[in-house]
Amino acid sequence: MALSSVIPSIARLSKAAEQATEKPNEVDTKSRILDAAEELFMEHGFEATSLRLITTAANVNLAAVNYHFGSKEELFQAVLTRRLDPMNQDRMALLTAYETAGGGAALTCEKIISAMFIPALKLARNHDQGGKNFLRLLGRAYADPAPFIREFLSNQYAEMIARFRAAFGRALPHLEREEVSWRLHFVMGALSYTLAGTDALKMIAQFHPEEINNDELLLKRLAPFLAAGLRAPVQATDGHQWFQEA
Amino acid sequence: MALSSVIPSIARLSKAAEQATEKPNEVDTKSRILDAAEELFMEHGFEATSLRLITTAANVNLAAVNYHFGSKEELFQAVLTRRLDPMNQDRMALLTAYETAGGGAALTCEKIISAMFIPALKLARNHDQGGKNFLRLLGRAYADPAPFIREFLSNQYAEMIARFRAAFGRALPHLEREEVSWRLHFVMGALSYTLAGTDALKMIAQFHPEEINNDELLLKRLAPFLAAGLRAPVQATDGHQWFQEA
DNA sequence: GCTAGTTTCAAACAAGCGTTTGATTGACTT
DNA sequence: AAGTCAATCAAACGCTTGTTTGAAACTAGC
Repeated sequence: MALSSVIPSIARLSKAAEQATEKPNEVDTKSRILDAAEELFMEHGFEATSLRLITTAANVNLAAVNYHFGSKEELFQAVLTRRLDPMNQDRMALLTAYETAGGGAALTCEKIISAMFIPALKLARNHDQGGKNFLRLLGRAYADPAPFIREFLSNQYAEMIARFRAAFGRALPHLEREEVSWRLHFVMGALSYTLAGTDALKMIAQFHPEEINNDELLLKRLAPFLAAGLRAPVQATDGHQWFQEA
Repeated sequence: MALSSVIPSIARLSKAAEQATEKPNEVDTKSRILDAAEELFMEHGFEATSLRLITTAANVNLAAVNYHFGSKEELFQAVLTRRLDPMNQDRMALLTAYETAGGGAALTCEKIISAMFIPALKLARNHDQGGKNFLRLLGRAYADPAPFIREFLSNQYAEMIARFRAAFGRALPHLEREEVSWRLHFVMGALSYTLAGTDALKMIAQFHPEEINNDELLLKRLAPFLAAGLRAPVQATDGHQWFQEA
């Protein structure tokens, strides 16, 4: 399956030029596949979602996936790229905007966190139906050890992570670089777990069944928690201070 | 597949009595299956791991899984239960020990966190080879939306979560119950993401390639972060204070 | 209105899946 | 020594998987 993906059909190559003339009035096959795949991948995961399930839901022929995307793996990457790429672009643009607005002064942790999360929220809200589904799909992909997924995400995130690590480093000058990396890692963990898990949605439904626009509510809980964690005093390097007695 | 699982073979039922007379000198078929399944489920996930792969790695017959466990799903649950049940038991016992040692006084957040994490670390260290693999498997299971996994984990964790939520509530009396639930949720998120992801291992290898016993290092980074987050001041309920401008 | 090229389609492909079967083994009881 | 029963085994079951094929349908350009 991996071999065929690097040898796309001749039709696919010559079709690329034609692709520029889109027809926005009617949703084309490629988009219908992406929409259906996004929802089903989110619901069942990559392995458990069959192409027959996707193509049936999208009302397209089974062969359309391999024709338009080359393989199931490439379809999965296309599903992620479609929304992930603009989101990370937004994140970096927002961070830059904050930095220039501040006139060179170091940003607060809350400000940096908001630059990470606001584009994610915008994504979750704007798109008619795929939004929050996509974030859950993304959270799942984080935890997936499949090599092609990890490599893809690593490439997709590298630039953004580097930018935000530098920003956090400037906001927390008393922390060494390694500590900053760790705390950024924990931030990403709490975020992806919260966005991916079904538990967060259940909790919202439990406490605020009337809330529709619950993403802000979620962020309002999460941001102070993370900002306080980022500003925590560092632990001494050598002593087993508080978890020694088991 | 789900039907056959509730109708185990007659052999399996009558075998239960015989099971008491174990043979610890040689690893039996059931344990070999569990060990191989744990490692392969961790590496490829539930769906992508075939029974043929497991039974080949365990050097047992293909039919042995269905004979001893009933189905692939029941095998997965058995893999989780084998280590998860004792770990959660340990967590609650440790929390009780801390509480009685403190003589009724409210515990600190660090103390409660340590009661959650020390059993996890013990699990990662003690078992010869399966330890850290299992924690990664567990982290994956957290993010899996498969109903049988979510239901299983929910039941497995319900008692422990309730105990720790109560403990955190006592440690943070100024927080309302809902806020405590959220922050416990974030704590679990950062933990499971850190334990499950390959990134944490990569970071340890990058900064401390000589470290073998790297679990303490990880906890020493994570615990101050989480404790500070738990103690963070609450956000005002109504105002969009810091993330309004996008 | 024919032709060239893109897209769709039904059908089939080989391979792998979880599970079941029925025979065989081997250790124990009576 | 015969009988019992848990355990193992090779083989097959029916089914689904991702992918490929070649013809049909469609959409332009000349």
